[in-house]
Amino acid sequence: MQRPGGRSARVRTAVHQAVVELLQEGLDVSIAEVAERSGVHQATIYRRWGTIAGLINDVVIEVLRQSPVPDTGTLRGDLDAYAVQMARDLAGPFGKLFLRAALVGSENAEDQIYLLERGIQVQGMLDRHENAPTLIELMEIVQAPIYFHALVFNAPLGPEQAKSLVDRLLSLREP
Amino acid sequence: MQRPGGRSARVRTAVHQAVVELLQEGLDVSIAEVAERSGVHQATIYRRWGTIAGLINDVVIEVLRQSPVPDTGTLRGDLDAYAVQMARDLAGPFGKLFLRAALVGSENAEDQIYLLERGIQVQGMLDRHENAPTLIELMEIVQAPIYFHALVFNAPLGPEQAKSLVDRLLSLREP
DNA sequence: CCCTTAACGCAAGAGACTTCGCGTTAGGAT
DNA sequence: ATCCTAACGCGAAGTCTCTTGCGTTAAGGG
Repeated sequence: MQRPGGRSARVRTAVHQAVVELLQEGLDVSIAEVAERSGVHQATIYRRWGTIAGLINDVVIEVLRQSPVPDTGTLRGDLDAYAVQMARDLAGPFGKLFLRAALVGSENAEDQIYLLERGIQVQGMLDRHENAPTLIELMEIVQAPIYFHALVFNAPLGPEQAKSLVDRLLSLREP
Repeated sequence: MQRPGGRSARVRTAVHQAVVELLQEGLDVSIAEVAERSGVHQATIYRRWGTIAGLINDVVIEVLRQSPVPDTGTLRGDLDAYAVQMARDLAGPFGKLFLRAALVGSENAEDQIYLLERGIQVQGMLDRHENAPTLIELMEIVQAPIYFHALVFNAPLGPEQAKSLVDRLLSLREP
């Protein structure tokens, strides 16, 4: 029998908050430090999350869940908002953590669920419009370059550059 | 005065080989284990590479350096070979290590040099042809999706899929 | 309200990681 | 051939990471 409420929930939020603080301050996240800040005992963190990677992954997914899919009314507006928000996320204090999470999460069955949920949401966004690109096209032509710039060049894209990727995507559908 | 030859070189290759073996066997690479297999003392590894991440990064760059840029005679042939080889590399036993190296390397000045060298080589490949795409276009339209599939979907592309990305790239130059 | 037990706190301890000093080996310049 | 010293081997010691057993707290069902 699981007990998600009450004390467990408080522990969870306290630990999450400590992780977010450390990330925003640019410090490296160790279990010892998280335990110190959150007031939660180290052994508890080890038992619930196992490793630092697992903990960070949990936090990142939590953050991403609170980032809704755009709904502006037009296809171009949705795509622009989606691209710009993604570029901004990668430029933020979390930045590479998203990439790291993807790296870890792709090996983890439980975290794959998040990717699936997100994929369904984005597909829903595309389904609201006529003549929309496919989910794969969106990922390959818009999302992949945004990730790539942040990963390899260590320089996230600005809003205008992100929108130019949307231009390229749409130009393939309307030759 | 540096001494790259003789014993130092033997130590280096012995350590590298041990790392490659561990990676191919799917075991996790610890400095203790590498020292065991290579017959090199732990302290030596710590002194030369500092951390496991640094060591793995060094090995990965070494491997990548031995992967020359294609030269088939035609633009399409070069691009196809480049894309297919990259997809194959990501599907191999190293796979995610390349991604991890990119993640670590982009924070490390010394490793940036490799990326720069590689960029120059690829630019040279493009310069051999008329009406070639830019380096940025190649990276955004071909390389980024290949990385993205391996990273997020945990499923590297096959040769045909890699070539279709080249199709997309060339179709943008010849509408 | 009571009972079961999931989840936590605590502390001890095993084990891994990392550093350091010192003696030895051998690269490479003279 | 000789010398200087970079690089390595060795072992000890310190630090950090992670696990484990046990007692305590409180979530949630009856």
